[in-house]
Amino acid sequence: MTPKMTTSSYAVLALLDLKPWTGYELTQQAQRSLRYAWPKSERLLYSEPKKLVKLGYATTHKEPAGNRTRNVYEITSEGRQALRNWTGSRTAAPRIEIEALLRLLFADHGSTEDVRRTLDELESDIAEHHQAIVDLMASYLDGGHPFPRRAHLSVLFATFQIEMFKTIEKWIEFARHEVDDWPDTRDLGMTERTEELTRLLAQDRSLLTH
Amino acid sequence: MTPKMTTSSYAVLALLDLKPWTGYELTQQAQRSLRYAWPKSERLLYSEPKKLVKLGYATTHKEPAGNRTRNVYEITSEGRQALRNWTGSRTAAPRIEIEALLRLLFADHGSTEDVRRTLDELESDIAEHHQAIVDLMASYLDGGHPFPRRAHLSVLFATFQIEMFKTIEKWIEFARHEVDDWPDTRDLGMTERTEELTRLLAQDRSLLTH
DNA sequence: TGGACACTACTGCAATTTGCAGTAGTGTCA
DNA sequence: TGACACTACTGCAAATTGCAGTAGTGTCCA
Repeated sequence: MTPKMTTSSYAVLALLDLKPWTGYELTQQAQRSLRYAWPKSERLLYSEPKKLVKLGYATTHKEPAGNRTRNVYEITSEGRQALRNWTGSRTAAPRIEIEALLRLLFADHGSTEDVRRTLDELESDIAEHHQAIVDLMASYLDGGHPFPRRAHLSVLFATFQIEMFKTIEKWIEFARHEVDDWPDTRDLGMTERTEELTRLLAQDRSLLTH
Repeated sequence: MTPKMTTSSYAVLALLDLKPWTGYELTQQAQRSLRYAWPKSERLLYSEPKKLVKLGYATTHKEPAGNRTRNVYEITSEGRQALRNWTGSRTAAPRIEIEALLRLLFADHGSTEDVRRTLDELESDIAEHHQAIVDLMASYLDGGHPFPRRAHLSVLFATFQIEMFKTIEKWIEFARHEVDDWPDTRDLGMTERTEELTRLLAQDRSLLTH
């Protein structure tokens, strides 16, 4: 049985198209650069290139590195062909997992203090990612883009992340102000304020613009 | 071995705290209301309540429905206690999977036409979700909120979704305009435009505001 | 100079989660 | 009355994660 190409397989294959990498480099690079679009575990990222070799889309050889060896992977022309055919399939819908939102939705089992803590945790997770992307862009200006021919793609990609993070940060501020007006997390019900917000949302109006 | 409570288990338990549901209702409800914060497969959502029963957090009984039976689940007081203790653990970082972005990042294997198609697909996925949330808010105004005591939480949650979708839609427009200026997907390199955008991003400036 | 500790460079295995097929009853429209 | 969508699940294989384990390397500090 030949293995099946998943989206993750194509992600790794696309990285291999840039240059040959060792398994370790591949996991590091994939986690750094793809984390916000296609987050995958280190374990999987180690397995994918092996699958590519089985499919004939990559070759592998051991390279000495001191007293041990590293696996180096390189794309084949069949691999490049497979990449070109990737566009054939329909793009999967976005999938967004935010535990903080889930906790917020069921915040009536805890205190307003719990809600504020959840918002703080979300904020610090987002801040970390946000800063990482801004720093990355800054490093491109100083040190140059690692693959300058692909700079136009990286920039479009980074724009998405930055705008996303800014929106989430603005929402966190908004949520904090709302929670400040709650006497408790429970049984607040359909207050005038809630009804007003519902009305605005039903009209598809933005609530974050001041 | 007692099973382990995952975030998904708490999500289902929180739903059970609202009212008793059948397994089928639970999967439908969870997929409808939690899809954008905690998307889980129907299969898993059928398994979770069984786990809750094993843990003593829910009870189950079969209810006749014509010529077949349905499993009805109900939360126990131990279940309610477990929910209150949920806040003890750290909230996991957001995890955002957008295949369209991955394809965009490696768009140099295809044509600008492929990029535009990917953007169209993303746009239609987002539009569908966006519309669903706006409609839901509108239905709350007409038909009333199914759990009015929790309306303040739903509204905060919905605000997040709407702002997120609006941001993505704006970015799609932005990306389309950028792609219009590309002669090809490949080897565009560090043009003046790309450098300008990189500079703005490194300063953490928004590129979507006109 | 040697011990702690972080980083490189992976593999194995159990547990979680998904996807998909299959089974079977129900409601509705033509 | 047959097709087809919806209700209401279960079983199983495959994808993915998490974690522990193994082992060499580099660096800092005492």
